[in-house]
Amino acid sequence: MASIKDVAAAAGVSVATVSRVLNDHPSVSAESRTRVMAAVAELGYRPNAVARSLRTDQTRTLGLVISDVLNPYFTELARSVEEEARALGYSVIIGNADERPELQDHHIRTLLDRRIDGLLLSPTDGGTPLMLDAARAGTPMVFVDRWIRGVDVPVVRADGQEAVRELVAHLHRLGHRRLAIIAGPAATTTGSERVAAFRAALAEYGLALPDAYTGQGDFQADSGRRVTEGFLDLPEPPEVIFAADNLMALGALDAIRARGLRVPDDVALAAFDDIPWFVHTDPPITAIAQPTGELGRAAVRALIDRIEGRAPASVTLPARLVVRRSCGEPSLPSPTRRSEP
Amino acid sequence: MASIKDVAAAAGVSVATVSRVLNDHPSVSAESRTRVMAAVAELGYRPNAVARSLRTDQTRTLGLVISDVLNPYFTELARSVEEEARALGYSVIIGNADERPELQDHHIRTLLDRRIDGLLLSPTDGGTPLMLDAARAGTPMVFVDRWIRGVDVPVVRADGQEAVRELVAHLHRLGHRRLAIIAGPAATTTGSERVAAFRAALAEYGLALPDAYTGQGDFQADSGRRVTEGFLDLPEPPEVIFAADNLMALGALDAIRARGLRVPDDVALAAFDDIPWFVHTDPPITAIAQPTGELGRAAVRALIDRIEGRAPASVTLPARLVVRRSCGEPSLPSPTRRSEP
DNA sequence: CCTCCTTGTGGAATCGATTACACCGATGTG
DNA sequence: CACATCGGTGTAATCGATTCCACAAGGAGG
Repeated sequence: MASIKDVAAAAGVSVATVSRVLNDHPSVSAESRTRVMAAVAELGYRPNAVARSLRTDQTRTLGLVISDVLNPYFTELARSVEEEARALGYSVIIGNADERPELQDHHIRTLLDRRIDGLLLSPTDGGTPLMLDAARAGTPMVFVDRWIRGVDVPVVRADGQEAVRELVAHLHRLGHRRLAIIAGPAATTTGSERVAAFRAALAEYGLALPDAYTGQGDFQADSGRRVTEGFLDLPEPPEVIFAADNLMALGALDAIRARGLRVPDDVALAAFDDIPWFVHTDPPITAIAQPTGELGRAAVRALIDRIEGRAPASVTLPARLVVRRSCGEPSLPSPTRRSEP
Repeated sequence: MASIKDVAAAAGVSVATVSRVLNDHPSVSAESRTRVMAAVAELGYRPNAVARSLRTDQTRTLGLVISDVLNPYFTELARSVEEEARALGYSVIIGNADERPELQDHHIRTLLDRRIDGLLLSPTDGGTPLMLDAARAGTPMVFVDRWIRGVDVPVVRADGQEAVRELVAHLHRLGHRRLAIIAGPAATTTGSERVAAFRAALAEYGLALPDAYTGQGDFQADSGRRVTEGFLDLPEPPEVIFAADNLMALGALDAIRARGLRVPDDVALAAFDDIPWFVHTDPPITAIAQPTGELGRAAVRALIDRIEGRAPASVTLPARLVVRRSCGEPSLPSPTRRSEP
C-alpha cells in the first residue's frame, strides 16, 4: 500500500508538502498542489488513518455501547447515531453489551484502547468502576436512554412520565383496575423510572401497585414470559400487563398465548418502546413511543460538543402514547389517537 | 494518559523490557516482570492500540458491511459475527449500507483507511469498482449472504432452493395455483436466486411465473407495499404472495390489511428470512429460515483463516421451511412441522 | 584461565503521518 | 541599496508502540 513517501517521490516534493496539500494548508503553490494530486490519483493513495491518529491524537471515531442489539429500539438508536455522526465527519464503533456488565466493560475497554474521541453509553447496570473511572479521567462521554446518578455526564433521554399517565388514564377509562408491570433491572434508570411513573400514575386514580403485581424482568423476552406466567398463576391475576420494554412484551404475549388466553379479552397488554412490528402483532399492541431517532442525533451532537470543547447540554424529550388494540375497545370511537408511525 | 515510557520510568527499566513483558516474551527476568506489572497496575496503564497497530501493521479488527441494520436478519448476523470474532480475539466495526451503493462504498473506504485486517461483505449491488479493487489488491475478504460472481472471494451463505421447493409443495398442496413473488434487486444474488428457485419449483408443478406476478422490490418494506398493491390491482390477483425478505413481507401485510383483505383467506403470504416476530403477527407467517448465527460464525472463521494465512473455504448451509398459518390450513393436521425457534 | 553460549537488557530504528523551525528567493519599504 | 517580510518548501522531531542488534554478566566447557 502506497505511503505518503511514495507520493512525495512520485510528485518530486517532500512529504511535508504532500501532507500540506492533503490537509489543504494555504501555503502550497498551485504547481505543487496539482503534481501531488496527480501522484495521489496515480498511486491510488489513501492516508493511513492509524498513523494520522497516532500523530494528531484524535481518531474521529465515537464509541457506542448499547445494552442489546437485538432489541429494535436500540438498533434504531444505533442507526440514527451513526447517521448523525457520519454527517458530522465521525465514524461510530458499536459495542453490544447483551445486558451483561462484563461484556459492557469489555467493550468500553477496547474502545478506550483504540483511543476513540468520545463514548456514548446506555449502561446495563448501576455503573462499573471502569466506566466511572473513564468519566472521572475526562473521557468525553454522554449517556443515552439509560444513565447513572451522581456522575457528571450529560444525559440524553426520553421522559415517559406523561405518556405513562396517559396510558393509565386510557386503561382506567377502559375499566381496568388490576394493573401489573414487568419491570426492568432496578439498577438501570429505565428499569426503576418506569415502575415509579407507573406507580405514581396509578396513585392518581387511587390504585395501588401491589408487590405481587410487580414482576422483575431483565429486558429480555424470556423474563417477560416467566413473569407473565407468575402473574397468570396468581389467584387473582391482573387485568392488564404493562411491559417495560418491547422484548418483555413479546415474551408476555407468548406466555399469554401459550395458556390459550386472548388479548385483550382475557388480559390486556401494553409496552414501553414502540416498534414497527407492534402494528402487525395479533392484536396490534398499544405502546409508548420514544422519539428514538431524535434521541440518537441529540446524543451525538452533545458528545461532539463536548469533544470539540463546547459545553454539552443534557436533553430530555417527551415520549408519547400510541393506542392500538391490545388493551381493549378497538379505539374506533376516537380515530384521532390512532396514530401509526 | 500514561504511555509505555511512563511505565518504563516507574519500573526503572527500558521501554523494550516493558514491551517484552506486555507481549510475554520469554527472556525477561522474573524480577523485571513483577516490577513492570506493578508499575502497570499503579499507573492504570493500557497500551495504545493505535500505536501498536501502526507498528505491527495489524489492527485485530474486522469490518462488516451489511445492507440494512434495521432488518432483523442482518442484526442477528451482525451479532453472531461480533460474538465469534470476539471469541477469536478480534473486534468488529459494522457499517450499515442502507441498501445504497454509495453508502456501502463510503464504509468500505473508511474501513480500509483504518487498516482493518479483513472485510466481511454483503454487497448491496453487483459490485462497485472500489470493492473489486480491494479484492484484487489482496484485502482479506469474505462474502456473507449475498455475493458477487467472478470474484475470487470465499462465500458463506444459505442455499434456499430446497426450502423454496418445500414451500411451493406446501402451497400447491393447499390448492394455490396463482403464485406471485416480490423479488429483491436483480443485482444482488439473493435478489435473483430466490426468484430463480421459486420459478424452478413452480415449473416442477407445471406452473408458470408470469411477469405480472413478478414484482420488483428493493428489500425494504415500502417496496413490498407498492408491489403488493400492484398485484391486488390485477384483474386476476395472485392467491399467494411470496416476499423475498422479511421487510417486504411486512409491507405486503400492510398493503393487504389496508385493503381490508384477510390473510390467508383472501391472499396467502410467505416470506424468505424468518424472524422472531413472525410468530406473533396476525396471522403467524410461514417463512424460510436461514441458519443465521451459524452463517455469521462460519464467515468469521473463513475470514480469519484467510487473514492468518490458512486457506479459507466457501460454506453453504441449507435453509429450512417453517410452516405457520399465513398460507392457509392452521397446520393442525401435521403437528410435527409446526416448529418454532 | 580463556573462549563461547546463554540470558537479560537497553539503545535506536521503524511504522506513516503532522508540524515546528529553518531557509531561500522574491518583493516591498525606508 | 540595505533590510524586513512573506510565500513556499524541506529537514527533522514527534506520537507510542515493537523489535533488531549490540552488549554485559555469568556459567559451561576445553
